[in-house]
Amino acid sequence: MVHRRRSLGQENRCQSCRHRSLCLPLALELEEVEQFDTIIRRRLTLRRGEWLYRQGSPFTSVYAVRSGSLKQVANEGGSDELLTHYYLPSELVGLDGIDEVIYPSSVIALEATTVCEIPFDRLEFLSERLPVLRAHLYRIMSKEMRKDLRVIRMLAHKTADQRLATFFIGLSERFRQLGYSPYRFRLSMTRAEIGNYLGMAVETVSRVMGRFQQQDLVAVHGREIHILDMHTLVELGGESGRR
Amino acid sequence: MVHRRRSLGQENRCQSCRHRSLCLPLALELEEVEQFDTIIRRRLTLRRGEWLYRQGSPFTSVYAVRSGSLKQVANEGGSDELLTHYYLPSELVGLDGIDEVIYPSSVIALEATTVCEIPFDRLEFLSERLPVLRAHLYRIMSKEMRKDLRVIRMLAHKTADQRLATFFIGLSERFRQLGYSPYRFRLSMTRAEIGNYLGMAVETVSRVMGRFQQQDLVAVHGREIHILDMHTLVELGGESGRR
DNA sequence: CGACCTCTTGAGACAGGTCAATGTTTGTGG
DNA sequence: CCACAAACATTGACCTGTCTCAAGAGGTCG
Repeated sequence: MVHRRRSLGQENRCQSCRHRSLCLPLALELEEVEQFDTIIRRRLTLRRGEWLYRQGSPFTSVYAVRSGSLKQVANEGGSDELLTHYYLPSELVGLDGIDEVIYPSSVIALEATTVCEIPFDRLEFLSERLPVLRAHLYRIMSKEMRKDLRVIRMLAHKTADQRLATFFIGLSERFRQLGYSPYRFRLSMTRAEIGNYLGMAVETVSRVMGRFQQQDLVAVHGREIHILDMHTLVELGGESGRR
Repeated sequence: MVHRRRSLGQENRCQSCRHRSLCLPLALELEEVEQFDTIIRRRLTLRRGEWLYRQGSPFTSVYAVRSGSLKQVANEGGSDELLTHYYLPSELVGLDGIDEVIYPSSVIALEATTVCEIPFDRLEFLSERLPVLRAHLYRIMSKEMRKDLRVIRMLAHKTADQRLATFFIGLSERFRQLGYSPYRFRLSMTRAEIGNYLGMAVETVSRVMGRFQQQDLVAVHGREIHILDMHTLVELGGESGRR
């Protein structure tokens, strides 16, 4: 459970990162990307189950996911962990800690994962001189808020089937943007984690998946997902829900 | 349904606004507040049911609520409106539109309401020169994200009773911060709107309220809420929920 | 190869949704 | 300022989607 440092070799720099066009420095000129690269403190490698940071620890940095995936969890009261987010490559982790001295939730790797640590004070400082970067930061946060609102609408108004459909479509879309197949992918999370995230019991997740298979919407083998009928799935997920 | 302009008299300026200490210019020096005041395009007065802006219209400004209250709704598919947010005085509306050219949802006044329109390009420009303002903008967005996550956890894991308790506590807390009584307040929204927001049927809202009254947690007269037992209510809202 | 997660499947219970009927506010125009 | 319509709120009876509990089948990793 210890972070391991990596030297910042050539191959690790933003300039040659495969996700550069989706990540923070997306809109920067080459020279600016180099500036941006210098403010990155280090690349971290996490193994499955390792913490990126813990709820309550001091906020210092945001993190860009380079490979792998993570989950964000909060422990409210004495209860079990409540799962609020999954992070995939190119996504920015930790933005919700800015306005307090601490991270409001924990982030844990779901598999072997690498992230780039970006100290927020340096990012802030650089953003003063690079309007494009600043604008992009605003945009990222704004987009994050919109995504949250979609989740809120989903949880407040959709049935179990619609939730799972929405979940698959969301993942599919993110994989597509990353340049992976939107039709075949591997879940890095357990059924229980999916259920936690979607507000349903593990058993329900399992049953709905079964139903989807019977209807030939998807083929599921363990954690391998193969989307067979994207159209119907999208329709299902977009339906107006209860009432 | 038409916006009405108001001249910017002395009494309308940020310097003398009662919510200044909670609003955007909170951390600014007096001189800076004056600068901030000049970028505000106008104060708008809305009547109950009037739109501040509509889903899909071009994003130009964010708005600070001065008095009254608003709801944020989205129309997904052919369905009814889905309610994702309530806004009270000093809160900032429209931040989720930054990264697209359009507002992703509509905002409608729940009662007579006044707001300050702040063109985002000017805000951005000013934030370049006032680091304190910039930092505060980041903080506001970060806080917004955290609030959304709390709502997500609530919807995914809490029972109807816990949701309503959480809702009351949230409102109460916001009124307290505004300097109003946290124990007595008036709901500007209908039961149906509450239900829409909390993901439950109107009838359930009504029944749970009835239950709360029987347990002497609150006294309800129409839209007047009187919180009698804050402690138990907080306990209820914080409980770990289902499973 | 065995212990421990993880996933699936079944049966029964229950929270909350739906439908329906009635009472209560609110707002508007005479 | 009152009267009346329309919107809003409550209450009851019933129904259904999802949770719970339980048992067993795969997987996976030391």
